[in-house]
Amino acid sequence: MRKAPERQNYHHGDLKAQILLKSAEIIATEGIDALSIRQVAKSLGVSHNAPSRHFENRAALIQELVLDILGRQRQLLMGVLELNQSQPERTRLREALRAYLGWCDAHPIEAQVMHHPDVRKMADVRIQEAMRDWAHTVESLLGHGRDGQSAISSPALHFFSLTLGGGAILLNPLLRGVTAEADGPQLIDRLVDEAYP
Amino acid sequence: MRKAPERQNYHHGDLKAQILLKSAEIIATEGIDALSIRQVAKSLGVSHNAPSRHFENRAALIQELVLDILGRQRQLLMGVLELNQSQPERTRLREALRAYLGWCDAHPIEAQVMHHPDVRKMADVRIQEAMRDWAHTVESLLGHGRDGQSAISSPALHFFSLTLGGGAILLNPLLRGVTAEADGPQLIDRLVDEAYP
DNA sequence: GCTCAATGTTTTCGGTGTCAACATGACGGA
DNA sequence: TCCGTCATGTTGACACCGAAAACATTGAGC
Repeated sequence: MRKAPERQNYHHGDLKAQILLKSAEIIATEGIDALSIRQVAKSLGVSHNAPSRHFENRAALIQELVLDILGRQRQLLMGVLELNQSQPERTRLREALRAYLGWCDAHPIEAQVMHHPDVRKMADVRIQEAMRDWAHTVESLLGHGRDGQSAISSPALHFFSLTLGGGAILLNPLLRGVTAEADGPQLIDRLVDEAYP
Repeated sequence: MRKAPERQNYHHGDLKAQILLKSAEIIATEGIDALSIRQVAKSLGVSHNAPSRHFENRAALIQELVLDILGRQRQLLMGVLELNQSQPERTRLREALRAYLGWCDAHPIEAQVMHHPDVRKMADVRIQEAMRDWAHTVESLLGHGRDGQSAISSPALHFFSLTLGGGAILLNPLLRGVTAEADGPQLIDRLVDEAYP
């Protein structure tokens, strides 16, 4: 009664990982709106309801993807931090901004997933922690070790705004059109130069 | 055969406007994801397919709402521009930023609708023009009259990033949590003070 | 008065998420 | 070894949605 004859087990054994992989692939090629649990299931040769054993919701699935993206993004930031450790603060921030925007330009779809409405509503602790980690990494860029209090510093807040706003411009064709800047890297250069000259 | 006996006409006569109104209401109370054409139609006592005569798509409906929001937002910006015409540039930018963020804080849902994924993909000329108008208004804030060329100036780009990024922080509970700033206006103050001290 | 375009209705189709009931396989204790 | 239990996958059903086609009603202009 098996659909895929080459599958040796009734129990797939690896379904959760494969779902995540396939979901990322679909999102990357067709955008997040095209992601449907049923389609993922079908393309994995599995019944339409199998994923429900691993992800309660469509939102839960997206959440898992976001966690992964957040992790990799933070790793990127940490790399920049390490690389420019001996540089002055302005340079560190400049490079961090450039790195973030470069990442947005290189992985536009993943970047958009992070700001998807479904993600906004997710109150999952892990996501909140990931965000907080991200913020603390930025604080490190600024030389402030995290000082017990959880409130973020004003310079970090400023950096956040620039970063997120720049990303928004970069990722939104409508806004891109306004800047009349065809080339991503060119737009990034202008943003970075203006922010941290 | 009429559903609503108090409706005098077979032709509703005002359906398009009512759809827009009801849609805005639903979005404001339940969020944009809860907006479905069928629900709007039902709550207006009209067949589920009636709206299709006025809006080709769900996206087209949202687009119309966005156009309205964009218009009002630009009006707000123009007001600030007028009010602070004699002020120095820094003050003008400062107040514009404050106005935008204040608006986001006061109308979070409308602000979020503007950055909805469905909107991003819309290539409608009117939306692009509205965005461009918005940008030109910002240029006015900076004292640059629009100088023929359509490319935006770097300072305006910087202002855009700050604005959009600040809005993103303000509107995203996840990011808000990171700032540990419970109060909207307080967060706005910090952002504005740091950006244009 | 007739015709026609605009507008609303009904019906139908494919797609989606979610739930409940059931099947199968793995694993561990008696 | 056998049996029970749990995790995992399957099947079927339901309600909702957007979209399209065919049909009904209304009003306006000739």
